[in-house]
Amino acid sequence: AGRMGRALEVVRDMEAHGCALNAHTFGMLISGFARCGDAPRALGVAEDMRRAGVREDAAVFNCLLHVLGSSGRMEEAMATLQRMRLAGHRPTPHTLSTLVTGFVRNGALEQGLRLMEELRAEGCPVTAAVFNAAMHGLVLQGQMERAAGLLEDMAQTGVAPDRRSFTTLVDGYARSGDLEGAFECFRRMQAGGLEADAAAYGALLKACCKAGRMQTAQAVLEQMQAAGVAPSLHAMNTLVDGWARRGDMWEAAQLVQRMRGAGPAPDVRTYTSLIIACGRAGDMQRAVEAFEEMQQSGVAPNVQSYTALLQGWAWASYPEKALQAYQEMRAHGLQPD
RNA sequence: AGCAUGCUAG
Repeated sequence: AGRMGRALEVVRDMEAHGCALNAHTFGMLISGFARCGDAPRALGVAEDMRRAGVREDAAVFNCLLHVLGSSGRMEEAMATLQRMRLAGHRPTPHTLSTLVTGFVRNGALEQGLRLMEELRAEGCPVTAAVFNAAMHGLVLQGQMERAAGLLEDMAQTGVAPDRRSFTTLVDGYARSGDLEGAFECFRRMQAGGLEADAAAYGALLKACCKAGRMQTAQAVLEQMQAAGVAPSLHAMNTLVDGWARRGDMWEAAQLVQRMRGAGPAPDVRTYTSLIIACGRAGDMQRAVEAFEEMQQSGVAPNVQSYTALLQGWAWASYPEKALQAYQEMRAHGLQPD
């Protein structure tokens, strides 16, 4: 994020020394801004590029599609796809997965799926990533049958599913509370010779937590470590939150202690889940301790953590304490959403 | 490869 300014300096330096900027260079800048969520500047760089008389290549077009899709501008994205074709570039798998994801994020999954079929029919190469984007969209809609159908489709068309394909589906089963389905899918991934990474384990942990099977979740954590996969912050947060939702403040606190000792270091989400756990257990004393521990370890509270504290107090029938938490939040310049 | 797809809190 903070490095984009430096990147721009380097590019200005290049220009000053008479280096011609090419599509490659502009592409790096555009995707850099895109990743910071700075669409206006990403598009600004694209404009500079055109003014400099540099032609967009396929990767630059794909970056533009990403920027447009991330800012809800799918009509412009489709117009850009047309421009891309007119410039003589066939859509690539990056193009397609980017557009499908754009449609998914903008609540137009079916349009994305239609586009995928159209481009497939015209011979656009389709990779696992394209299917993954589509499966993710279906998973978000709870359409597991169709998502699983796409996995079959991959097999039939000779596209090998990758780890993300399976992780996406495991997450889908997790969301639908289907622990059996999640495990079966996870094992299918392993049977296919794909090694689970932290995200794959994370999705499986989510399935356990969602199903309320916390002992199973702990066992999965141990399997993950035995397999040499370092528990990610993501995965640990899933577990802490799983205990929190069960109202088991003690187990949640235990995990957080372990994280403080052996890592990964707890972050604001970890502590927020712990605060919720304490609140649900009716122990506001511990909730406040958790909140203070967070601050003492240099983790800045955000709106979510204050809200968790506030709700705990409200739930415990201490409106004046809730109000105090609210005022403290405002004093820190945070606005409730 | 300068570009795309998966798991976490109120």
